[in-house]
Amino acid sequence: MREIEPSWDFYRTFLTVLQEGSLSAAARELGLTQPTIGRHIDALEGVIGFQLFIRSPQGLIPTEAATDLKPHAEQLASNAAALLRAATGLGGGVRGTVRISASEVIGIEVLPPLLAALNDRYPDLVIELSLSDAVEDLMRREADIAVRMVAPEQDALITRRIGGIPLGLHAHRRYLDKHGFPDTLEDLLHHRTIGFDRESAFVRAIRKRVPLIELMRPSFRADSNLAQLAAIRAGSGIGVCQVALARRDPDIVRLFKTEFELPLETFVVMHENLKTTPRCRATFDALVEGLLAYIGT
Amino acid sequence: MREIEPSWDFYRTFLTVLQEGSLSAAARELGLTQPTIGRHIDALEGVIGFQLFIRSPQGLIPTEAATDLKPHAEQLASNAAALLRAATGLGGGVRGTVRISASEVIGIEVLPPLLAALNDRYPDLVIELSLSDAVEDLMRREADIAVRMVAPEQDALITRRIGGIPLGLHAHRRYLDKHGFPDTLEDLLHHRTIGFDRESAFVRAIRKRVPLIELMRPSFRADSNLAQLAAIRAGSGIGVCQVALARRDPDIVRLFKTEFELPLETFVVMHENLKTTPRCRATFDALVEGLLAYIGT
DNA sequence: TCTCTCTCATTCATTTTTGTATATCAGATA
DNA sequence: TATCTGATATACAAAAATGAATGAGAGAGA
Repeated sequence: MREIEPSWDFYRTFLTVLQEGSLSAAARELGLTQPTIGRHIDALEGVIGFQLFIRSPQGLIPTEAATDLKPHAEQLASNAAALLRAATGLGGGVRGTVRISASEVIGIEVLPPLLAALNDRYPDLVIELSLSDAVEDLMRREADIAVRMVAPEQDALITRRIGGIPLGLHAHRRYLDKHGFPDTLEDLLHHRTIGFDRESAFVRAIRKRVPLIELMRPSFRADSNLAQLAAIRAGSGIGVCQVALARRDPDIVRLFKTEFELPLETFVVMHENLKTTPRCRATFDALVEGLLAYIGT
Repeated sequence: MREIEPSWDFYRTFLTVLQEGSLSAAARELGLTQPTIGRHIDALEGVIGFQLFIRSPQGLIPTEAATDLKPHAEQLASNAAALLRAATGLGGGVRGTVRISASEVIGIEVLPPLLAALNDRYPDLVIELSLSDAVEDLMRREADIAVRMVAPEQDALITRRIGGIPLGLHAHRRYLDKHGFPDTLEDLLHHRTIGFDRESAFVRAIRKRVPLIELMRPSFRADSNLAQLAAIRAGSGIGVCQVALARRDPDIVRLFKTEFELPLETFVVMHENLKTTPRCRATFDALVEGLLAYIGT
């Protein structure tokens, strides 16, 4: 007895409906029509024997079954996208699409010039940049190359250690003019500081290094390092950011240069299977080279 | 501009052709016909702009492009299978299919009674057992649950340490009657021994523990632990196997009980997403319980 | 050499899938 | 209340994919 396997296209339709919330919206997204999408869902429900959505005049409400299957469908979509990227880059030469995952700060402040230079050099190279502080999983093919702040553990990944990007305490001159210069680290307790919203591995690392941080009550909180950087630039208070970025603005002052410096270990990581792919290889090398130069400054 | 994405079914067809080696064979496998399969491949080649196969009267010979894309397609198939497994097990209760990955020895000698009992208890549970000494990747959804001899490193996996399965040196009485009893470990150098064909992490671990092994020239080599066990049972010589398995046969004698004992660390591992799925939960618990009992004997 | 069997390619009828048009329902807004 | 906009469901026609049949080439074996 052979089970009849549903068309893989049904999975794509299913995921799109889940993402868009209605048959009509999914139809627009996929370039199909609403009746077709409806039939796909009907067929899929028929095969798996469960209702996936509750139809309503407002759209389709996913059942528990649908939410259970969602992560699988998402991974399927990631893989399909990765396959297509691999396909477009076939045939020698640096061409096709490469998808890079990086943190927001790195992606916004550091990578753009590097990637622009890369694009100048290889006009047929298309770069997708996925910014998130959540660690995107290279194993799941959500990206081809990642810039990471933690050493990856999987063996199937090839990793190049860049080194520590130095972080320092900074404030805008405008803030310091108004609130004074902290003379000692303890003075920070009476200053406006910029901190994290939630606990994270990165925050714990800072805490461990500088226990004083524990006592500080930040007057501005944001999980986004980018928002923190913006807050420093706007003169909201004293915060932690990359030394090299702060130096770009002559009005930003580094505080406690000797007492506080935290190196942020950085790695460029790529899936092993991609190392022979010209576009990935070129991008990987450019990122390594560019980030090394950035650290050197 | 929106790229036209090929049907995901084309990927399935592509992979099947790659696996089967011909359009006709793939058609039989998929329950379609040869012209259909041919059209799928034509369409896929059209979209990606590369020839995937060289047609010949003997079948289709994959081009480099095709072999480059193969791992992606395989992963896609794994994911689709995982989604389908998840779908069949929906709706509460222990039902549906669960896929277990284990080493050959564990899968053949240890798990069957456990799984039989599990199946007795849950008649609607279907178990797939994938035996390989290569570590199947749970992240790639090639299996739902794995019995492993190395601690996994990914955070997304939930792991239960079972403990060390004791390994010992054994020989069949028939062999010992013929070749005599080794009095010291050094005597092993003059005995027929059973060893590994290739180097592996496991072999290196043994070497480190018992450097003498280094000097031994096995007269029977096999990578398969199962084959080694069979060789011991057949009286081919002295080899390493699980103490508990050897004890089952009263004619197998354990040698150097005090001088040689190697605990084989064992873990049961499952993807975190599956922990709330009844069928996976029940299977996981049964494996943990059963293996703990096995170790206890 | 002939035949048998495997393969892929092509043609045409059939089946299936899809799209168009329309009906219906629910909510927001004038 | 009337209307407009979003949604799903359904009927029927159009388009597309599929299957059946056939042709042709390449080996294997008698």
